[in-house]
Order: sequence, then structure tokens, then C-alpha cells
Amino acid sequence: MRHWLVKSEPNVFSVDDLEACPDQTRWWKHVRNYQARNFMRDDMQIGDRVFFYHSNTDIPAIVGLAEIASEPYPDPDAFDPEAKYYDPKSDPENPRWFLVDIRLTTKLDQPISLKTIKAHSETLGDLPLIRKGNRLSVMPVTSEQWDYIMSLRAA
DNA sequence: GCCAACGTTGGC
DNA sequence: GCCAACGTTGGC
Repeated sequence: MRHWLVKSEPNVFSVDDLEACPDQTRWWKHVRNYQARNFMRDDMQIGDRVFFYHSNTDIPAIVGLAEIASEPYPDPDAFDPEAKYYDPKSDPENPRWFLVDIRLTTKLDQPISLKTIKAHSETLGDLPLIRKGNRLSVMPVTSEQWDYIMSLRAA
């Protein structure tokens, strides 16, 4: 099993929005970045655990725990000329962009803030989230990092 | 293939 | 609102 961290801007799609979805499950985000795409398309598996992170907000933080709820599948909006995320270079025969569904398992009572995570950068320094300039919207988390971050919940 | 210009991300 | 970092685009 792998672990991931996915970013979402709460004014676009928040953990509360995910919680309100049927079965707390929804497709996740129009990724248009090849590195992120490759993680989703090639490495994500049903049941993988996911940190749901709020970016670009007052207190950037991990706000929920989720899991991958579907196999990767082509992003239908990439084929729709009317859609904002239409990409004429993606076609159904050879789709360029992919989605997975995610299911919220736990909304955290006490979010784990970026500030807290950064305070442990000596241990978590390899986490792309806290590497300077990193803008990946989906990134792998090692099981050690996962456990360590979970241990910060009580702090 | 190079690289300047531009757009986006996202913390602060 | 600012700005650093980075990816993409497009002229050459």
C-alpha cells in the first residue's frame, strides 16, 4: 500500500465539500501536470491512503484522511470542447489526463498545519510539501512519513 | 534546441 | 497583494 498527499484549495473544493458528497466520495481534481499525472495514472491503487491538504488558504494544513476509491480513469473533461479543462491533444484513444476517485475516511478535528509539519522538517525533509518551491498537487508519502505525521496529531 | 515571456501555484 | 519558483509556450 502506498500513501499520498493531495492538495486542494478549500475555496474550490474543501474537505467539507468532500464530506458532503454521496458516500463521501468524488473524483479528484483536474490535474494538468505530468509528474502528478504519472503518480495518479501509474502508481495509485484502490485503498491507498491519502492526506487531504488545504492549500492557498489562511492556515494551510492536512485536514482529512482519505483513500483512493477507484482505478485511474481518463478525465472526461479533457475531451469536452465546452469544458474549462478541455485539452484537444487528449483523445479517448490515447488519453492524456487521468482522475481517481477519493473517499474521505476521517475529517480531522485538529488539522495538522503546514507550520507544524515544517517544525519537523529535520525528520520530514524529504517530503515534497516542504521542499522549497515545490508545487506538486499530488505527491507520494512514505509509510514512515505517514506514521510520523499521524503522530503529530496529538501535539 | 534555446531561451525569453508569460501564466500558475501557493506561502506569506 | 506580493513575489519566488517553476512549467509551458512560441519565436527564432
